[in-house]
Amino acid sequence: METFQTLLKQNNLKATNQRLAILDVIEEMGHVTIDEITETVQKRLPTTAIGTIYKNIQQLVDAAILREVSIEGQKSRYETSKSSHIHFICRECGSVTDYPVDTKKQFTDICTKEGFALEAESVNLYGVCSACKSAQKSA
Amino acid sequence: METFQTLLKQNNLKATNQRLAILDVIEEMGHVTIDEITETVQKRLPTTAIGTIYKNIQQLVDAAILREVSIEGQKSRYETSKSSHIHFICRECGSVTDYPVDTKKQFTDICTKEGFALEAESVNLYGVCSACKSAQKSA
DNA sequence: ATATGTGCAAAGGGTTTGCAGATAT
DNA sequence: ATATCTGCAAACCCTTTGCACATAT
Repeated sequence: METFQTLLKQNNLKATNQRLAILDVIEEMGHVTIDEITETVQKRLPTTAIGTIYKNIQQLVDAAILREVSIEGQKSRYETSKSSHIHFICRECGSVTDYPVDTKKQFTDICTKEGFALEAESVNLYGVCSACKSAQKSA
Repeated sequence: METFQTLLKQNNLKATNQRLAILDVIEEMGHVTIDEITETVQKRLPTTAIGTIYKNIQQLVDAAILREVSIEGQKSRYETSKSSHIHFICRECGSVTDYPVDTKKQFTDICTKEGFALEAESVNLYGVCSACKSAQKSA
């Protein structure tokens, strides 16, 4: 298993407390916005500057240690890069949930046919999650 | 076929010149950013205010006449709602290309199993388009 | 030792808002 | 006739930037 320390070293990024805190927070909390990252990191390292958070998120995405999750009508969220999965996005509660599916297989043929060199996929399913559906029924 | 006039009426939105120009531009140009919409609409209706563009985009998305295309590392683009398709997004030239695939079938089972009420899907494939691949080889 | 990263504060840009006048129905 | 929409300009974010000091290697 790759530790964050190792991943950072491989990308010529120093393992600073701020960077490790950012990565820990994202790992722990799942799909988080910049605001949520800032709030939680600053609880642990109160002097952390917002500019530092932005700079790091950018570098970590460039290094493919983080992945941006672009969501319609919401701010982007960030997740640590992990095995292939899709997202359920609830338009009621805003929750983003992973579901493991290897989408690569399904799209490889199309890409080959179109001459498109596939590097990454993003599958987002929008709707209402089971918890919110239950809440609606009982309302 | 639904005209924009009809679509707007169905959603209690008046068919103003500005709104129709916005819809025409998006229909003609494909996947456009707010900046591109503004620039092109203002060529046709020079007094159009940026605030008006933002307000309308929001209303048209809410009415599901437009669909937001959220893209990693780029500004959102907008497209008219049309039949099911996926997007090829080139990280070299930034182009966004449609490819008709009915993704609904593939994900319905998973959603049923998870108790998720599916309303819309978004499939974005990131990589290098055939044109940019050719350009790279010859470089 | 030194390249890299951080904190701070200012600047920058995109988006939203409120309101008076204009327009579609 | 009147509810809705537009244009304008100000306000309001969020994000980026530059620089002196601090830190990881």
